Amino acid sequence: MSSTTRERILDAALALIQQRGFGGTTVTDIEELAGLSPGSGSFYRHFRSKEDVFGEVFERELGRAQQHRQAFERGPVTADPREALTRRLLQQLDYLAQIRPLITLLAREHGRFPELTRKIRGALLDEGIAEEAEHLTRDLPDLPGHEDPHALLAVVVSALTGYHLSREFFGRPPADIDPDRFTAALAALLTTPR
Amino acid sequence: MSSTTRERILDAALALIQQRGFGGTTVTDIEELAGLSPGSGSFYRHFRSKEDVFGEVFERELGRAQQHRQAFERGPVTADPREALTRRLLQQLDYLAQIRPLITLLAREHGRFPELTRKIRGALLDEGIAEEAEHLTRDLPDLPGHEDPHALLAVVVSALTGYHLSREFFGRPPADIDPDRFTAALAALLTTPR
DNA sequence: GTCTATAATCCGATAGAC
DNA sequence: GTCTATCGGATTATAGAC
Repeated sequence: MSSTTRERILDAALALIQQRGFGGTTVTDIEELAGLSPGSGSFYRHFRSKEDVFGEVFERELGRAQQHRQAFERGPVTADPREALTRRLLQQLDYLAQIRPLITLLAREHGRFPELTRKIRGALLDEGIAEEAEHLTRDLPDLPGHEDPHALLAVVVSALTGYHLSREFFGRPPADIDPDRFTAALAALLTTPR
Repeated sequence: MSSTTRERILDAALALIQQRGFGGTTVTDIEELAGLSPGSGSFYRHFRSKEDVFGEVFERELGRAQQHRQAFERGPVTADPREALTRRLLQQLDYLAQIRPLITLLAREHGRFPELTRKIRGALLDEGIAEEAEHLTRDLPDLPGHEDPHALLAVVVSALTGYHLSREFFGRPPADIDPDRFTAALAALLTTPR
């Protein structure tokens, strides 16, 4: 193990909270998974309390999510707008997969830690959607005449997150459609001339 | 209180598990919220264990969800297919709101109770989607020539669930689009002739 | 920084009076 | 069927040796 004990504790806490929730995870469990003697209290040389480590786990995942977001790169420009859009949608699904821990924390603990909800909402819903609107209008400069482009964006975002969460919660996507088929169908819906 | 103690315990357990998770809920908390003396153990005159009451809470919500599903009624037939579809999509969002407790239980505890995942998946994803496919093809008999109707169905289902879960987790929908605008945009996307 | 040991509290569950 | 009382074990957190 080249990682520090502190990092191993954070890793262990994340894994256990994702699986059992904050209330179902004990400090002893965390110590054991981090390679410390269970029940020894060595945990407390690194964190003040169980709530403290949850806060730091959450901040670390939020930081990672923002790094992933910045790592977004635009693919090579393609003549076919539908192909460009499909690629962009697949990238979005990849991004959701990358920030899976953060989404899981939100799904599990948003009732208990309201500030968590607020921060993730700011990072994902607000910034994320604004940025995505920019990308989509760039990928679809001649976006077919929809009366309500903002609502259309909400549809796209909802479809992607719903698809991701179905896989997350159920272990498989709706109607067992794989990501390629899913994004192709969504892109076709958005780009078919009318 | 006209309800039985058993029912009040089930109500209390549901509320607390939704908020704090199974691991974060104590029998004493349940007793207190159910109007029993906290820590008295009166809980155990009605349920054998904490896990037992979770199982019964879950079964009750599953039964309620199936009742809600059966209560689905088709609106009056309308000449305008887009209007019929919009109404249908709004009904779907209502349905998701009605089964909110079940979805919350799934989001919180699917890692800890795998059988829960299996049962909800059967009831919602499998039966629900098959039934929904039927409705959609009825509402859209001349569904514009999509190469992949199954994938299109997945897009619609994902959009609805994603919209619902965004409201559930964040407290508001993506881009602050209200249900009427959302369903109108989705219906327009699906019915615009091309 | 990790360990053993332990204090103080909390929790799931039971016994028995009423 | 609810209460008081409590058992045994788990849990959070600390003290102190190494």
